[in-house]
Amino acid sequence: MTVIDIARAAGVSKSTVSLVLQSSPLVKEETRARVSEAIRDLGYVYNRGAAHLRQAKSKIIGIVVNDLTNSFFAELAVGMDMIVQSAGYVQFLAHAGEDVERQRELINSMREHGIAGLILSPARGTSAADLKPLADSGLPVVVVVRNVAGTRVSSLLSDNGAGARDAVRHLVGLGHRRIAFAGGFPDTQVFAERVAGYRDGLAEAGIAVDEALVIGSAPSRAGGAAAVERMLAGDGDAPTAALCFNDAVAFGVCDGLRARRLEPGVDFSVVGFDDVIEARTAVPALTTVAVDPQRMGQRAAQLLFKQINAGTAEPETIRTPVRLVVRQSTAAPARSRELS
Amino acid sequence: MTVIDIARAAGVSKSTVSLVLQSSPLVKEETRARVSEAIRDLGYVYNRGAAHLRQAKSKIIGIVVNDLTNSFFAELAVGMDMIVQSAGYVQFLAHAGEDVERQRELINSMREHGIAGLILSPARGTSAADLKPLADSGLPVVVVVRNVAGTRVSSLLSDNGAGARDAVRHLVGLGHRRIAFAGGFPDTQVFAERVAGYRDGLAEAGIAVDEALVIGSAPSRAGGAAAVERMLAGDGDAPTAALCFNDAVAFGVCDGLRARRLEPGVDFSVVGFDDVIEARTAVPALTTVAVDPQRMGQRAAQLLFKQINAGTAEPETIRTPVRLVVRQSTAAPARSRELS
DNA sequence: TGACAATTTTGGAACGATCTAATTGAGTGC
DNA sequence: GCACTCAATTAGATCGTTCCAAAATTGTCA
Repeated sequence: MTVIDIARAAGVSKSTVSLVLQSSPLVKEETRARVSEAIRDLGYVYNRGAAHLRQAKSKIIGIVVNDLTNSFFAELAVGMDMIVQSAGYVQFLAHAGEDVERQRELINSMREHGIAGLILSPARGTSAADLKPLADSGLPVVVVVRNVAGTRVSSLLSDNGAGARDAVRHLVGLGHRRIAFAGGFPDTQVFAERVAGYRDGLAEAGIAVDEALVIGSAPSRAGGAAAVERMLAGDGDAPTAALCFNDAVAFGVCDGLRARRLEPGVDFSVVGFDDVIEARTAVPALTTVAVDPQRMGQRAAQLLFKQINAGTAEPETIRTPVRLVVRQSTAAPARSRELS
Repeated sequence: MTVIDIARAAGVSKSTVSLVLQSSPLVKEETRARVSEAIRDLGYVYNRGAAHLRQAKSKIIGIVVNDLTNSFFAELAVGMDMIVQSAGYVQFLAHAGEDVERQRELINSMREHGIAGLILSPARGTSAADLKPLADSGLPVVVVVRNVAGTRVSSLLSDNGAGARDAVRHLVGLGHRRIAFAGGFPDTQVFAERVAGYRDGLAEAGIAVDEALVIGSAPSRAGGAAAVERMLAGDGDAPTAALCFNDAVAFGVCDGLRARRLEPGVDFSVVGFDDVIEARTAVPALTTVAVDPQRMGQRAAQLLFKQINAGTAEPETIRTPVRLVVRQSTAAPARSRELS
């Protein structure tokens, strides 16, 4: 079932059918109707591969995401999808499972399929060397969420430092002086940025950083629960609040607090990061730094299309602003309330 | 940069290069080495589209998922991905956003790209008519999670009825008599199946179903919280336990109970459905019916490959078993504990 | 009516791979 | 030395589309 069959059925040449398929204004209305009918009747399926072979420009955008089971990244992908769709492209979405080797294979496979551009949310441990061949190939590429230092591709990152700093300011403003940073893998760029913002916030308030209060863990609910143990196990001056690496950790911290008969938002303040959907409906509703992954995905896709349309553009790096959302999980420290 | 360039560089014909590319045993070791080197040196990228044009069989599996931001479906997709990858295929994963029209476009687009098979987790409201052209085209198709009645394609569904019945048995075994069913959209197949299992379970125990205790809502955390209000608002005999449509609803029910100063797992028993990752680490850990979406995704992909390899197979429907996981959110009703 | 322009249509050469059948060259047995 | 087999290589057709240049058709006007 090809254009030739359609042509035969409609009594025209294959060239005319092709023109109808790309809705060219050259073809007479009556002819178009006849051809369209034949296409419908015969149940013809357009062969995009063949078209692409001749045209050399495809309508496929490759998207490689480190972990789709993490709802932050799933929302990111959905945001991209919106823009990709509305631009008349389709996407090749793949899950790298935080595996650099797997990610490399996926990117290769996508290039073999002739994608028009690629958005990459890199797996942990991705180095500039991994992206070198990509950058050299001239394929438009946008890296999101996690920065890959030393590579000449565009990137779209959230302003983690400012977000963490704002969160600390909020806690300090409530009267907290002993503030922990909980969760996240210390060897990641995002962790480094958020902790840097945390340090800035404390420095601003003239509070010395206690390294014992910076507690790494898996960036998950279980990791957060584990971090609480380490945080409160110390014999010394326990913290009264924690800025968490992300919302999952924050929920874990709440779980851990409850297990110790401490009520989050009353006995201990908790701030998350990301503002995932559950943050609003959880009890207590989570104070968190809203990153809006869906919005970020949209902007990343827009940046990619800008590059695709501009031909060969200079790589640019964008920091998207974040916003502190204050809800019920933060309050003045218990002691100061007793005093007042 | 094509096979011809490689051929020229290596001093062979394009046919030989092609043979090397498909690692044919026909080509001499020395020649293969020379060609492989040229491929590496020139940074050649294989054009899978062109190959597919000639070969007529692609290595792409299309996967259309109703909602990727729902972690149940994200995990399902990741499970499929594992099998697809290890079979040497790549996947075209798309998010339909619960929009039937959008889903239709996605499926068409995938067919135009020449997929070898399709796995569909249908958007709400998908009818047999939507799938008719697909089924007729002879493309191997597997429908997962949500059944589409009256269509001749293979499907893989979880045994919702048995799961709900087991959950009710468990609650009855603990001594509960007033058991609610909370959450979910009543117009969906999955809701119908789970409620049917719930009714069976009650019937088995000789308990009459009180229709006022079957409470629909959005299948989300917020929906669960809302359902609690309706459940406990009645003047009459309040329930002592609830079987929830899914885990998100169950978490919402826990939130709603706390807001009323009732402790889930102590004052009121809650059973979820799906066993999402957070169910294990939440406080209290959730008793739930484990569906194991990742496993289900794997089985769906296996079923699809079975069809692809068998050529034209008879459509088959598989119900995957589910398993009740008892954790801390269920206990004997408060009253019976007082008596003992 | 015929020349010319404008509108539609069309044949055939691409695109980059694979496949088939044919060719080359070396080795073997008589 | 010849016919034969076997291994390795290759030319050329082919897949389904788009593009180009040219051809066919239609309309306009002196």
